[in-house]
Amino acid sequence: MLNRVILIGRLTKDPELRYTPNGIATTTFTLAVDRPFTSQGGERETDFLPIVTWRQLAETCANYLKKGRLTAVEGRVQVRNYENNEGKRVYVTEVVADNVRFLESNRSQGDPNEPDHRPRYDGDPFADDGKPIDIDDDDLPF
Amino acid sequence: MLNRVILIGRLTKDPELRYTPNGIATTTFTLAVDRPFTSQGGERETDFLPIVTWRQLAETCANYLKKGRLTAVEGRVQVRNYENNEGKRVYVTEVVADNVRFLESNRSQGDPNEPDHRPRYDGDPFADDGKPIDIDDDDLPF
Amino acid sequence: MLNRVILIGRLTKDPELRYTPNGIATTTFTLAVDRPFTSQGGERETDFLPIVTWRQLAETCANYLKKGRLTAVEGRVQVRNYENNEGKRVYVTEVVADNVRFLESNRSQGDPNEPDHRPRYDGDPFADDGKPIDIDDDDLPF
Amino acid sequence: MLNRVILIGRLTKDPELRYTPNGIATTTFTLAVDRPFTSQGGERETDFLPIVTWRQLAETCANYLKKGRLTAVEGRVQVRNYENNEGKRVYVTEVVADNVRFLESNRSQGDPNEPDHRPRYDGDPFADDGKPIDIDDDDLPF
DNA sequence: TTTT
DNA sequence: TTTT
Repeated sequence: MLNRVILIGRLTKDPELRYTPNGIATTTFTLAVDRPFTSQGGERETDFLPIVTWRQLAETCANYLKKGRLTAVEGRVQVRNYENNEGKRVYVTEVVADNVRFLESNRSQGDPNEPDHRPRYDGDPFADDGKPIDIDDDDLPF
Repeated sequence: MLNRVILIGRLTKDPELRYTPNGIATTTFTLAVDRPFTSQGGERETDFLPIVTWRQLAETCANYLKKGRLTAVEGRVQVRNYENNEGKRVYVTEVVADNVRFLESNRSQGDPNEPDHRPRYDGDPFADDGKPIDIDDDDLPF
Repeated sequence: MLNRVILIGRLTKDPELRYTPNGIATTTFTLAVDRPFTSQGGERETDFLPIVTWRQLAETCANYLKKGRLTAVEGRVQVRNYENNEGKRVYVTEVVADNVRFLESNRSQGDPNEPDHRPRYDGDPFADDGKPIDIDDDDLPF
Repeated sequence: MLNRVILIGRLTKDPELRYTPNGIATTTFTLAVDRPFTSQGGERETDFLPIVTWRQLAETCANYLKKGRLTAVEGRVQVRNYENNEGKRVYVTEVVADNVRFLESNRSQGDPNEPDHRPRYDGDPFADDGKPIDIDDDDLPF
């Protein structure tokens, strides 16, 4: 009915850009999000959250995100499941981003938050120019 | 750094209340969240998201939530991991709620959104009266 | 850079549908959002928040929302300003919704959260089919 | 019922720290939040949103925020009203923050997102150590 | 398997 | 000016 996540954290690695069999761009990366520090001794705790982006936004993320960069991600939590090669059903939880803000950009490369470079707000990341399309789980490149 | 989720959906079952070895209440349930309908034929798609609540909020959820009830949940996405009995590391993603709104309450039982019944806003669900405590993964009742 | 609001509350009145000079639909209403009850004696406190919707979403809201209905609104906070008839600059804060969920629908009228009736996710409410357009403040019907 | 805002933007000025008659710290500042760029020619549009913080969080904000700093704010939208000196009722919309993240900190001053410096998550900003108190509108220092 |  |  309603499903919205907002995260701020840092990339654990450079993002990975792939294409589905039908040529749709998709970029994935992991965001390290530190939990609020709980005074007590103890080490800092961190959640490592897998992020998926599609299409235009995927291209921009692939171009402008780098390992370590502070990044804001807006999207929805999704639980995908597939059968693995041992015939067991595996459940994967990930954040499908529809908005990504580059909080530490490399000015010398142009500002990714500016026009042309700016991630188009995709609305439904599964929709193309308003015409929703099907991304079949078998089409996924990962 | 920042980690916030807001969900609206329906309980797939009655919630389950348990206690940690040190007596802290925790209630878990699954929220079925329909994805926005993508016109095309196709069946309605739904994400099934595991929710965890603690303490006072856990008690209230156990008392007032029932299978099928429309419910709003606010919290953070957490990735917990543990070693299973085959010595394999298992990753579990769940939403730790710090605010739950009962959108369909049973008026005859009192309004859970009202004082006394109302879920106290717990801030950090791992903190007790401001004094943060450690919830050890081995302490978890699930 | 990032601006997201999520509200759940009740309409104080029936929504109002108007059209801009260039024929774009816009529906406005006020959402009464109760603050969390602060035990102490005292009366319940409530924020009354003006909501604006555009285009397809405006039409759906006008058709399905009614005074008193429990409703979820997702959007951004906007500060608009104009010169009033005494030549004084007036600042208006409102929530521009891009997603509205009908939490109490009138089943006999069809489910507004279902296809055809469902509020299209508009992305940028000022964008038309991906082609962003200008809504001039002078064009506003209110 | 539910009221949550998340903003990322920059301070238009240094923050202002004041105290209520009963000695409670409150810091206010304005956050400039750029709207997503709408390709067309046109100038960049920006919302200027007034932010209010209380207590411990107010002290931390006063110490660590400076004009121009990129900052994330989490809280709720509030509409306050008072009678001005001409006996007219004035409505003020502001964001009451309960979480502030310093996205550009001055490392040489210590990291405000770290323990001791870190803004305690206040839960209800009107509650003191769990004991909710009344902040009377007449008590406000602004 | 992880970031500052 | 307000909703349950």
